[in-house]
Amino acid sequence: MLSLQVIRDQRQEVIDRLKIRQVDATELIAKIIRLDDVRRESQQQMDALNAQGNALAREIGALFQVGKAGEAKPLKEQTGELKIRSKEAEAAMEQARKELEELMILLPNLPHPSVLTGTSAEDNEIVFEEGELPDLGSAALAHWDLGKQYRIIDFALGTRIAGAGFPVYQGKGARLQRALINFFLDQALDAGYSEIQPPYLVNAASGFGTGQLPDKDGQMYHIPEEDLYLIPTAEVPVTNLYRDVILKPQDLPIRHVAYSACFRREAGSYGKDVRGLNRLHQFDKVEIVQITGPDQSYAALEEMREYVTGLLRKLEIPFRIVKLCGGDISFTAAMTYDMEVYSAAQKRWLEVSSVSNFESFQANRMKLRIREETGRMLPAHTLNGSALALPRMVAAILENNQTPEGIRVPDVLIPYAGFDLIS
RNA sequence: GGAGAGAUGGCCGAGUGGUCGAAGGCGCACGCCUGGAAAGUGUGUAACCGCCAAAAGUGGUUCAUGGGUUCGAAUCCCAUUCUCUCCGCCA
Repeated sequence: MLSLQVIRDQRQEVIDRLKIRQVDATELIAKIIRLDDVRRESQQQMDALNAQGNALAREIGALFQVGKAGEAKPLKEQTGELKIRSKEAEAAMEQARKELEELMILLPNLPHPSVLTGTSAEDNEIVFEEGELPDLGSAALAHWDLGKQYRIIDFALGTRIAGAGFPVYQGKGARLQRALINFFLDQALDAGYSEIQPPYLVNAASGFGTGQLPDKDGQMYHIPEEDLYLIPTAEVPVTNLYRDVILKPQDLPIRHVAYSACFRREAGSYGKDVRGLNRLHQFDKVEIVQITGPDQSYAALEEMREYVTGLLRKLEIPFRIVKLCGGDISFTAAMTYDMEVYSAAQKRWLEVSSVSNFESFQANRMKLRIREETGRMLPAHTLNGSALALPRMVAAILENNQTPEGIRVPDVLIPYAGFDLIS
């Protein structure tokens, strides 16, 4: 969430920046400031009453010490009244604080000034494109057909065991998955990321910290008995490693990589978007996460974008980079690049990575801060990106690399897979 | 799952009703000492929310969390969460 201080001090700037998202927050912000005023007023009342009460308690204590308990009686009577009024002020303060909190979490992150105003994916900006789009001719099979033909992905079997959206990878399909995971992890290690194996279930506080809760409540699987959520991405547990943490400048930047399975309910998805591997309830992903100081986060974002670009090049799949417009950027992000690969049989671009800078939006929710040498507290900035999500990458590899002899494994994966052809 | 013990500052640990945001130690910061370092030594060292233009200062809150008793709670009572030990079960 945004900090109250920023909202108060740079009110017009905040309103203007939210217009990039086509959000008019004028009224909401006015309400927020009004509630904050109420909260402060109530607190001042409560503080003054408590101060009086504390002073009286000290006097009474002093009287008891010198054995003049009798003289304490009239003082005691005064404290009752103070206590009641203090409770009232506290209740008013809590009420205002609660309402304030409810409004604060309605405000999305401020888009970076360079983000284009827009309403939907139509307005996104293609900032980079590389690779020849293969023309496979009409005989080309989509990955779901290839998966069946070579017996490497069985969707029907997954449906029987769990349901739609839970494919079973078999034989070389399973080994290709493992090869990709290990390749991605090794690449990240080489680039200076340290590896984390996170829990796959998280509590509500973690879900709130990274912004999945309460806004995207319905997108996560929830286990009511324990009140835990299955992670939709390793971003959630890995970023929350630093919830309620105060970092020192020398700790920065923090760079982590984590493989995890990811679980998403994907309620409301349908049609060609969910065909085959395009959208699943469970999938594998390697995620990179960075925590930086406020002045370094955009340099880190570009570095992460470059890093993911390098992965796509090594896998030899045509790709493009899309900078999301204000209308398409997520609630929590200030700037996002989507990385899309071209899946030649489906003839469509598939998003395999989303690299975002959240600035201090998540950090404010998580109470993640940096204490400078001078003692001053700064908000930390958090970033993350897929590096990469497997299923659509697998779809593109299968489709683009199909030959009459079989599916050619990209060179960089051969040492990991242990074979060079799926036939 | 059953029985018991516990939760205090960055860490260890004292504290069973007032003068306690909290002894002592470690760590850390700055100084002294030193040719330099170690040792020694001195001082300082929580967060959050207010007031103040800001600094200084100052009010309030916080000893797992939430409630209660009391003029006054780290300390007493209740609930919850978590940790540890033993037993059971188990990859």
